[in-house]
Amino acid sequence: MARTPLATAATAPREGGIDAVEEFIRRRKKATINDVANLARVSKKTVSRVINNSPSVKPDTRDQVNAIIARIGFRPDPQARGLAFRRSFLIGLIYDNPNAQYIVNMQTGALDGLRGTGTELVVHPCDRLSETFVDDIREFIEVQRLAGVILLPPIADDRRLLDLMEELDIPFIRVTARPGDLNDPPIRTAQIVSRDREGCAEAAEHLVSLGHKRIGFIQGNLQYPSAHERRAGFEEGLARHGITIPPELDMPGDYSFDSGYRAARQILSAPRRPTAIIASNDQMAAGAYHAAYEAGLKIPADVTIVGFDDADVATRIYPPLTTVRLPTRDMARTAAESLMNGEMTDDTSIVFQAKLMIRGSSGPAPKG
Amino acid sequence: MARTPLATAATAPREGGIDAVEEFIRRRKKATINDVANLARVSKKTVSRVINNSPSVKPDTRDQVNAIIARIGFRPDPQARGLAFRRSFLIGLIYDNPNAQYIVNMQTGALDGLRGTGTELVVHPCDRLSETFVDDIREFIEVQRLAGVILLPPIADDRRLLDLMEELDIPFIRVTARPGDLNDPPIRTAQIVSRDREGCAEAAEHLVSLGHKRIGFIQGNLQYPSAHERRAGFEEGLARHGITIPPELDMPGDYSFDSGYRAARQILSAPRRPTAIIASNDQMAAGAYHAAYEAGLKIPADVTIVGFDDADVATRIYPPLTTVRLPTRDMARTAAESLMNGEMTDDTSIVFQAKLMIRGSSGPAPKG
DNA sequence: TTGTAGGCGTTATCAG
DNA sequence: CTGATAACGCCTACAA
Repeated sequence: MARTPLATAATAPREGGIDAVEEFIRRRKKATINDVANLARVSKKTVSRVINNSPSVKPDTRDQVNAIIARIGFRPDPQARGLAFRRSFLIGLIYDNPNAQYIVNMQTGALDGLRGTGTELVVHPCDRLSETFVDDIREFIEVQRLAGVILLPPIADDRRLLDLMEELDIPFIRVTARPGDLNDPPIRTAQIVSRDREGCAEAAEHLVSLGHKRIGFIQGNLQYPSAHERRAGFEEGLARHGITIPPELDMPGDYSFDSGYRAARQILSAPRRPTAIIASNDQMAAGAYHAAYEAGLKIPADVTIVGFDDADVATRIYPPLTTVRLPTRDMARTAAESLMNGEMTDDTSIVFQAKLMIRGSSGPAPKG
Repeated sequence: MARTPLATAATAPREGGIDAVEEFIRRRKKATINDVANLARVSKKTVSRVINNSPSVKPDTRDQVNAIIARIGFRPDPQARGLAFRRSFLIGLIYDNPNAQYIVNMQTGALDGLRGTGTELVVHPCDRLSETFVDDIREFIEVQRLAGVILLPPIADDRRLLDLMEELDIPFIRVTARPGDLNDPPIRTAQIVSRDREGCAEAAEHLVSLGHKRIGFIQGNLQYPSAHERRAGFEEGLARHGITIPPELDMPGDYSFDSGYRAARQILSAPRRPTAIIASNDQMAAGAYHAAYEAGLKIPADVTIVGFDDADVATRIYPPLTTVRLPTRDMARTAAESLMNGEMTDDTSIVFQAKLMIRGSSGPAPKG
């Protein structure tokens, strides 16, 4: 069965050879696997094997097929492949998060990780308070036959979704601030974990090192695991130096600008005003700025403010905000990559460090 | 051929009837068009007709088929449909825009417009300066066989892309600040147009009404059509009252925070300081805030600042920024809807008004 | 108005 | 290592 594959003159109904290839290119039609097979004088199954990197293809054959593929610019149709594979080449990015900057970073990172894989990213915002929350997502995943899913906080910690993923038996990865082993019952899934807690502890120690002793605190939305982690981190950092947050300076918040503004107003009107305020995210820190300015206070001369996220606003407000940065884009890229590699198991847990960004909003505690 | 479709006992190889339906549901298998056909005792073609709203189906038949579809929860597979239709059920959102808030708004709006259509949104950021810019997008569209494309500014005005769309003969819609009829040569495509110009004129008149006569200007990135539109608008508004921008207060910028900061520093250190600064977007306005604060100036007591976009930062910086709002989300929703309706032609041009948001950063011009 | 045969572009099965 | 044949789930063309 020796053949001279790129020679002319085909006896079989198949065409092939250089002439045929050139002729095909001239036609400028979208190539299919059949075209490749005919031109390379092999069966479509062999071409398929080459596409899918099947080991059982003779190197020679593989090279010849690849040559034709490159020459005529063949790209397999994801829809047809998907139909045969019973799954699409789409990854779903599912989130219920109002932070635009965060979402775009995550998207960009995920796309970084998907580049070159032939898999596309489908965005899917949702509403965890909706009655149809779980059903909507189920339909999305089932109908689209997603290849995988990335779950962002806070819904990445939603039991209902985790159960759904299990039921649907779909590859997925969670992005969360809560280490799985702290859960009750423990959640065991592939996850991208950020060390919010350690970052916050560092920020707290930064304040202490500046001489702050009386510190106000604005809590995040307690429905987000991150809010608990961050609080724990701040408290740990302070506790190392024997400092605790006075109850009258400990305010609830929900991660929104407004809640930060209201909380800071309260804090700043306390009988003994603190020299610093910790906000559990940058939005609330921005709200605290407004409250401070309205009260005629200077930042950081009169009051130091720190936030968390290193969101866009952190460097837009004046003075630039001291905050804690999470490598969101890297986290998302890693999430997408591990999803693609299929190298994640139930206890794959990749951890990312947070980083303290010291800027103009934090200064020495005023005397007195 | 009269049948009692929901009765028991099928003579043909086909099964059907209530029992069969219940039996099927019990199996909890993903339904296909074949299942529906068997259960409804019609051919798959008839089911297909029902799915695609073909008029040539007897109402009775349609109802019966729909009943089965609802009962067993059949949802057609987009991949199979796509393969047969030779196009996917995906819309591409293509952009090269660093403004996270803007992108998320557009996405959300587009998804609003896509809801219920069975079409998903695939995000596709790109780099218009890359060598492979056009080819990348071509491949994206061709390989995915997109059902349509939404082009955001500034690439919505890129000739190369418009030519590509024409070549690929794909439904698309542009979002732009530049009315098509102002182009040279005129671009004739379906488009969503925002009236940046009128909004800016209104903002300019607002400044004049506050008594400002000496006004600094920070220009946007001239590669964006919007930068030209906005400048023209501001100038028009001022010109109506005989005011022009002094050349020494007319600064270049590129829509970035830093460029706004630099420009404002220059403007504020001019021999005769202006009483107001117009920035072509909010990012640059935020930069101007920093410059003003560093110079020890108060906003708006010493200097009034206005921006454009009503971005997130506008209400985060202190004091809240007077700016011009574009209904981005609505624009995107409309874009997606018209793409779906197929009701857009080369001269469909839907126009959205901008709206002046007066906030704390603009006040009366100081005396003297 | 409805059904039959065949195809969309790819992979699975199983034989060689 | 390779190939013929039959899926995958839906739609088009044509026929009835």
